[in-house]
Amino acid sequence: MPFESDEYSKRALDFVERLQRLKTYDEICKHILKELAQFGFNYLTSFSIPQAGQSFKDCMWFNNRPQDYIERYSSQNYVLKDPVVTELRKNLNPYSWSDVRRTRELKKSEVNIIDEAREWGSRDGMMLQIVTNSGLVSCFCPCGLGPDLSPRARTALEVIAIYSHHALRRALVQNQRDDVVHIPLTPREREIMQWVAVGKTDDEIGEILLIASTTVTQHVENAKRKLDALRRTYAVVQAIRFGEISL
Amino acid sequence: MPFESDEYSKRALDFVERLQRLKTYDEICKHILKELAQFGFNYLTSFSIPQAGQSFKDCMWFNNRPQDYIERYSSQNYVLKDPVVTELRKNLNPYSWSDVRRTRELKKSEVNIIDEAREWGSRDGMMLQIVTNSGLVSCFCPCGLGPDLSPRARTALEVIAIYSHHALRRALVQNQRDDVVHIPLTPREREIMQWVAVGKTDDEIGEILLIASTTVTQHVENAKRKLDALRRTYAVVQAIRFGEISL
DNA sequence: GCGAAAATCCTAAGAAACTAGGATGGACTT
DNA sequence: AAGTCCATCCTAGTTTCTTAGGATTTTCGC
Repeated sequence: MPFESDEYSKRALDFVERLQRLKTYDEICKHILKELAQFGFNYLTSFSIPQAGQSFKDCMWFNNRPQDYIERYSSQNYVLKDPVVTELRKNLNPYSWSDVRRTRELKKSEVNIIDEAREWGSRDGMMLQIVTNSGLVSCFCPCGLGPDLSPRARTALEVIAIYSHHALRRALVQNQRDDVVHIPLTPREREIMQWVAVGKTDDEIGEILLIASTTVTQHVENAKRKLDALRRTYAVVQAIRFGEISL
Repeated sequence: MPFESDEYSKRALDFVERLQRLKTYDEICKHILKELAQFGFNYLTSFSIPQAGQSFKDCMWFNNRPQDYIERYSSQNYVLKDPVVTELRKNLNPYSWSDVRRTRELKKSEVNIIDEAREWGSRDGMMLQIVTNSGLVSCFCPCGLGPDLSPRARTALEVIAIYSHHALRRALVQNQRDDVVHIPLTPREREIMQWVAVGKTDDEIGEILLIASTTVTQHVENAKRKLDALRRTYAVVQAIRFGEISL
């Protein structure tokens, strides 16, 4: 199963080059799965982390794990308890399920969730996070019975994950995102929203920029309208998402 | 100058493998510059996009462009006017300075800013955005007199940019970021902050979760304290930054 | 020079958020 | 059994935000 060292480098970039020529969602999926199979991954789940009010299923880019497993996982609300998932919040870097078992002290109920996956054909897997330009956090999770998780395989997987995610997203979201036309903010509106994002009040912003606080309010209201937001918390989130301000 | 096709793939992953063994900031910079020189890039600027109140210079990961050019750029407030920079907000993907000239209708004053760079040794360059887990948007900007900007070079550059950025960040920020201990939110606090982030009022959240609005207020206040925020706009930004909620 | 867009300033009432106090019950740990 | 953390509920006074009206000046492209 394991390749020679050089083999990994070559494979990964060959994969990327071929991937970039594919257009349709189905072609892209097939290409990704074929590549992952070479590493011993039978399954792949790729999803963006759902917002409040969104269901897990609506946020899937791709999934080929057994449907009844997903149903079970979803109905038991495992996504809030699974240590492999909660680790996402703590760990910047790619990690494997076995890394989590080794490095964290888990409750019995948590270990059970990981063990349960075996009954559906997965003993170990990788978790790779991708953060897109718009701040959307996505997770690329290949798994299988006996995947290759060597350091060199992980480096190659990281490249594969980034490009696979972009390709899936390109195929699935391109049109959808173009629909969401967003009215651009003016420079002053942007400037003021940056101060709003760090928690300044309109009075404080007025003092900082040497303008009346009513003017600040005015700019914020204009920005809210352009960002399609009723409260400034959401306006800030939207401004980040649209790239008007950054974190 | 241009390599054979296969050469790009091999170079890029060789670069990554060698980069991962380097520890110090200076070693890493030297390695990156050497690699970029192979593509015809003499200069590199790498920075995170400054928040309100932060200066451009504090957000630099690396820069070797002439100091007087940076001073001029900074004092003229070019960062708000430079079309190559404003394009960052619109364009998800890597692009070159010449792409911007070709695809956008620019004012004379905007073209001047790009042209001015020639006097300091850069005729063209690439802009590559990297968004980290914590939502920080960074920009990796190599430039030079006659860089190789062929499609295959761009693919390789994307890999180089991602890993270079991570390496620089690892070397510069590791300790700094560990200082910023953040008190984790409870599941309920997280859940409520997600609703705050989409602009719901406490009354509305109370109705959704079937609890009293005063309880919602209480949870938000606890979350604000843990996130070190005085207003909920900033609390939302912090929660995103710490990975407690996602966009 | 004209028109459009941007930036500036204002009032006033009602809604929402912030602050500073509380209190109770349940789950889990030691 | 005691202690800790979490989730739930409450009041009341203060500040900030939201909304719905205005108006004037500046800037920039044509």
